[in-house]
Amino acid sequence: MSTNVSRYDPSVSEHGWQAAWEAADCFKAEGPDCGKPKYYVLEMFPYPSGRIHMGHVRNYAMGDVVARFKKAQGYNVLHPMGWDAFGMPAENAAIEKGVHPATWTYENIDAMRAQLKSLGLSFDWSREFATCDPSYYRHEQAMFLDFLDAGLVDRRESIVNWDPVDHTVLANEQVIDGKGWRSGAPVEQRALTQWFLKISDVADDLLSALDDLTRWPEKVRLMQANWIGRSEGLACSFELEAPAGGATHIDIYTTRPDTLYGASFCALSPDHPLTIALAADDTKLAEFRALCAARGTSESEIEGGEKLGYDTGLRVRHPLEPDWLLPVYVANFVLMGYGTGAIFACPAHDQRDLDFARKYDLPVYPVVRPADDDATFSVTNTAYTGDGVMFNSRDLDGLAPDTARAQIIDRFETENRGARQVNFRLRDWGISRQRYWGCPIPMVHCDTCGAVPVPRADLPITLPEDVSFDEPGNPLDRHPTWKHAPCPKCGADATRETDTFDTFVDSSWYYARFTGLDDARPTERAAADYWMSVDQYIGGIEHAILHLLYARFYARAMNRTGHLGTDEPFAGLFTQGMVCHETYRDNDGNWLLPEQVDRREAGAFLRTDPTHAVEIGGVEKMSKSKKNVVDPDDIIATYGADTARWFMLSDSPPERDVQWTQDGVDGAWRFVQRVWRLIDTHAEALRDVPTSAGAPADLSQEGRALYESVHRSIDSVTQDLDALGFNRAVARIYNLANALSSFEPTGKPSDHQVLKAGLEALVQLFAPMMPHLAETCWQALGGAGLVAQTAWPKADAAALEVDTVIMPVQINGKRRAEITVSKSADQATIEQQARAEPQVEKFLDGKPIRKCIVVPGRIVNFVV
RNA sequence: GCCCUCGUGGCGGAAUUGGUAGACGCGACGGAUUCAAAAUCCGUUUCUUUCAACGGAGUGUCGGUUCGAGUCCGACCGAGGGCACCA
Repeated sequence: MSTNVSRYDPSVSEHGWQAAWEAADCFKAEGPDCGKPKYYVLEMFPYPSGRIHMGHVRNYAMGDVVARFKKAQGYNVLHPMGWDAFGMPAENAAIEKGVHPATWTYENIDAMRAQLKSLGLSFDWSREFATCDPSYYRHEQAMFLDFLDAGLVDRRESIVNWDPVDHTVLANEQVIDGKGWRSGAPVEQRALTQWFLKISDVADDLLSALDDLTRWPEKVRLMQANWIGRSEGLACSFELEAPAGGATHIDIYTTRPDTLYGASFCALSPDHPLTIALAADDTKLAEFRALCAARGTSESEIEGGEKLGYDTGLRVRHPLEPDWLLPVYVANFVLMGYGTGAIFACPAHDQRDLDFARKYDLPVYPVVRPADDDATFSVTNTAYTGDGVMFNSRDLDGLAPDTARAQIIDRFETENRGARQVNFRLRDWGISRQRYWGCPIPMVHCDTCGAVPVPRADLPITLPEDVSFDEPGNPLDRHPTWKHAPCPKCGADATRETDTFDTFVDSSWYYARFTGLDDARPTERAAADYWMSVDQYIGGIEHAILHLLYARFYARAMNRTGHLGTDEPFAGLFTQGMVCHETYRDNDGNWLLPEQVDRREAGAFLRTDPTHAVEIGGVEKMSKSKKNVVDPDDIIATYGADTARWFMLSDSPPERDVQWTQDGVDGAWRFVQRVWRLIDTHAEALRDVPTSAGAPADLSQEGRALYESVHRSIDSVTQDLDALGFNRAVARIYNLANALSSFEPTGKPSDHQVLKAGLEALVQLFAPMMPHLAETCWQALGGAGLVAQTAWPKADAAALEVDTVIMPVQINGKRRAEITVSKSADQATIEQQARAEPQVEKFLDGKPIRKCIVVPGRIVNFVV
């Protein structure tokens, strides 16, 4: 080995290669007529918070590997990047620092773009946009009008989740444990008039189409299916004994019509119209309603949800037994937003009803008993929800519950007193937000004409720039002039809608916009038809429901309004795990940054004070609040982008969490240097060695072995990358590097040829992961052009076919020996050879062989 | 409470359709090089029997299917995630 090996310095080479790729326009997507198959790879675009974090590095490193790999395989690759740029943090910055949200946002974008570029990611930057660009959101406004025309938009008053800290409305999906997903504040219930997108109209399709998303993680499909929550049941009425509150009957929905004979009471939601009507003349009921509203979705849920009720004194007739009267309660556990907001209760077979019945001393009649139980079956404090046999149910006795269910529904339908109904948990998507930094909703409110769409010619409705954030609430609402506009219909003085879109609207169609940046339209249909759907979408599991469900709805809405030709935005989805790090605290319980800690065998100490012990906490997701963060800029400055990328792809399977460790980075860094030494050691001697397709003639035994090893590596890395098995690909590449390092050329020309070809293959195989190092190595080996523009190596099928194979020999399932046999040997030959093996003979010990299993190429097993 | 996923060395993790468990990396230990260190290179590293073996055990626990189980089936234990009054 040369005594004068150089070190690879990424700080010198990386910028140069980034410039070279840009100069060669390497990553610009080609047009539909380029003759190549298309491949659209997309990573979830970031919110421009100001700095990228390690989670971004992992996410974009994975996407970049896919993009570069597919490009090398001959695909026309679209790999764009943009910014999810509207949202609350910009307003918070305005409040805290007095900087305008737009200024703050665009400065952050500039900073983060520079960071992403320093990672050497193969983005087609010519398609970059931010969702806060008027050139983007004008089309969002136009599409909203299209959706309005297509009947996909609704405006109605509803009880909404109000976030008292952010002063805005939240969708159900955005309320987590009764708290706002961003602010963490307990959510209140308020009545507000809101714009809705009618996502529930396509609930059935969103559910059934999940079956075809075979390249989505099963977990995400399941989560969406649960969220959509389809159920089938009976809608019917219970007649009031006497009309009350303007009603003659109560409409209910039930999935358990089979348990009708076990009915005990009916219950109304506190927000049910009849409840509200009754409360007008009943102060106690009004007080009860206020109590329920105050408890809202917040505290009561966290504390376990105690059942509360109020007896209205009303009675309803049982629909199957007109003489049977049931009491009507108002109950806090009945939701107005689902079904009809009223239920009949069968406490024996529903835990909530049972809890309620026990509390208010209402009867419990079991009507389903386990098949192996008898008619004395009773229920105490646990409702029986299992399958079994109907009893105490007149004509239904003896039937299975699902038969009874069908029979009852049929009966109601024939008698015209009810109907089979499908309900969904999924509600319409409320998109109004009382914020400034969002896309204005292009509507005008006129006293005479109502809500009137802004004429398309007047779009975009842009945000005013002179706004203040010195008081809570929406600056658009209190702006002196912005909201005043004539009614587009009658010309009278009117006011603009001051709400802006939920930012999830912005991210619901950006993938489509990337396919073609038409000035006049949201999409270029031809380009969109060519590129869509996204072949591989990569992002965090935290978007399994919110973003991914909205985007699926939006694609359908865009399809219906002619902007897209497909319903599904993402044909393939991959959800990567989080980046975690150890946590550290000092004696006073303060969190410490990793660089403040000196980590030693015996324990950890404060770097600045070796006597100050540090407690090492759990490994958790990197977060600013726990200070267990590592800044990508620091890592890139010290080790280069390739080391950071390589480490992010090594070891842990991509769908799982990965732990960032200094040892791991050091390991990646060592490999970078090792590869460079390997190339540098041989580069000069090999520069003029010709490489040929196929195996060089006259190979030595070692040369032959290396050749086979190289081609096995090509084959398996290709398979691993196809399956997004980055950690497996990394392991294969280590193997290949080891094989190349230990190869000693004898001086035979064929040895040099096979070594050079092997080194070139190595460089090409790791190029998608460490693209800068790959270019430097490629150049040193005298390779033509850029690796980034080189075709993916092909495995020589002949080299993968080995002629002899080592087979283990088992006796009674225990491995006792191995034999080397010809690949083509038949079973009898293999058995004979195995039998002749001394070890085997020893263990067989003359015992009679009961059976001999021979799986050619795999195993021999003697049963004695 | 309901639903889902996962349990493999000191650690991260490999292991086509059931077919040599522990690839690859990290860490650790021993050695080489060095005045010394860093860097690098070589070797060992699942546990275990006094050393060694082509000895025994071994993929959370217990059982089953099979010539053969990390992989399939059942029960249990543990960890993680999702949903949570959806009638």
